[in-house]
Amino acid sequence: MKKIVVIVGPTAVGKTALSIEIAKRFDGEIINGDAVQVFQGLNIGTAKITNEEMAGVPHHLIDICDPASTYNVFDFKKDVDHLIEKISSQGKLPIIVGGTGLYIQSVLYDYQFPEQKTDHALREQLTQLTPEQLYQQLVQLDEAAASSIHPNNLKRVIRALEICLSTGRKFSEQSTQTSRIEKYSAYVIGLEMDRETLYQRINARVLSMIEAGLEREVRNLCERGMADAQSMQAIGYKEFIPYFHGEQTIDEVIKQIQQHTRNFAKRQYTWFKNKMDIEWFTLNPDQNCSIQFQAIMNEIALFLGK
RNA sequence: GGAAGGGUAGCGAAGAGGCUAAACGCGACGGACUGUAACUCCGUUCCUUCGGGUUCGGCGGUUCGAAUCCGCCCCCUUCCA
Repeated sequence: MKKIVVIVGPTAVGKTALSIEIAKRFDGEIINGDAVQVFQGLNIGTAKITNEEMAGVPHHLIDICDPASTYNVFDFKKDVDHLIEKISSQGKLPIIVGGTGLYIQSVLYDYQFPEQKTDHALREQLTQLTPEQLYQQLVQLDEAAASSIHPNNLKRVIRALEICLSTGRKFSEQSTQTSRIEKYSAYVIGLEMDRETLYQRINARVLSMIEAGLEREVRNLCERGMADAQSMQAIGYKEFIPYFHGEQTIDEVIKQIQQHTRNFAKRQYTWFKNKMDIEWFTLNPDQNCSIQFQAIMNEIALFLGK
């Protein structure tokens, strides 16, 4: 089994800094594991790594999509599998770094996706129905899926129906097909931090994003007609829309971005703590980062047998 | 000094004699997650040894029964001096 290193954790804990140190020390290449950083032009708001910060370490899956286009787990899983193959074959260490639970999970546990793409015509039909009707239909077609999806979770109900209707197979079969066995020999590092401290860091980071010109970045994308694009639903972007329409003040926008980021960090913890097998390391921002990283480095060395 | 309005759970805010440990919103916490996932959705949220206990600025009073009615006091906001 190919060995890979994975770094996960909530937004703003400091994954990027660690990833660079690991890549340099173990001759690795970094694969972005973050759903929004794949888009070009979304830089400040996604806290995307800069060229200088990369320090010569090769980075993949960053800026690979036009902000008007779409990207999803299916694409990610396929791309990462190829990249791991490629990087490993060059004798280098693949390092996945990011905070998108589903994406990383799909790679580690080798999710099997049907080739079926989003069927817009079918979705159009489905949205004509009431949520109750949709759920009832799902109960008829796939009881197992219906029982695991809450009736109020319209998005999931529709997707499950879409799969059932267009493939003729049950949506719930998808998960039973998944091997549940890890595809790679992965050392998964989870970075965590005292909740209160993390929230303060998030608040401060949003403020510095504003200072760095986040508003200009978002306005630019909007002027290019991206307002309704998938990329613009990211935290730090969508919040500007009402402000641009004159319905909110910039202070309200900032507060919202901070709030949404904090809520997001908590959801990330929920995923990582409950769905993945992770080696957790607690970071103390008051202490020297390199020293704290040292313990992690030692573990990786053991894992790699170096 | 005078007049009016107001003080309800972490915050905002309903409730105007019993159906109220107190709607709703926010926050916080916990959880779910297989093609928009930085999405979407769910649960808990006065204390409790789960029997119960203590609440609606404070202290008294009316009543079978008070967050709701009465009196006094404290604090806040606006207006007049």
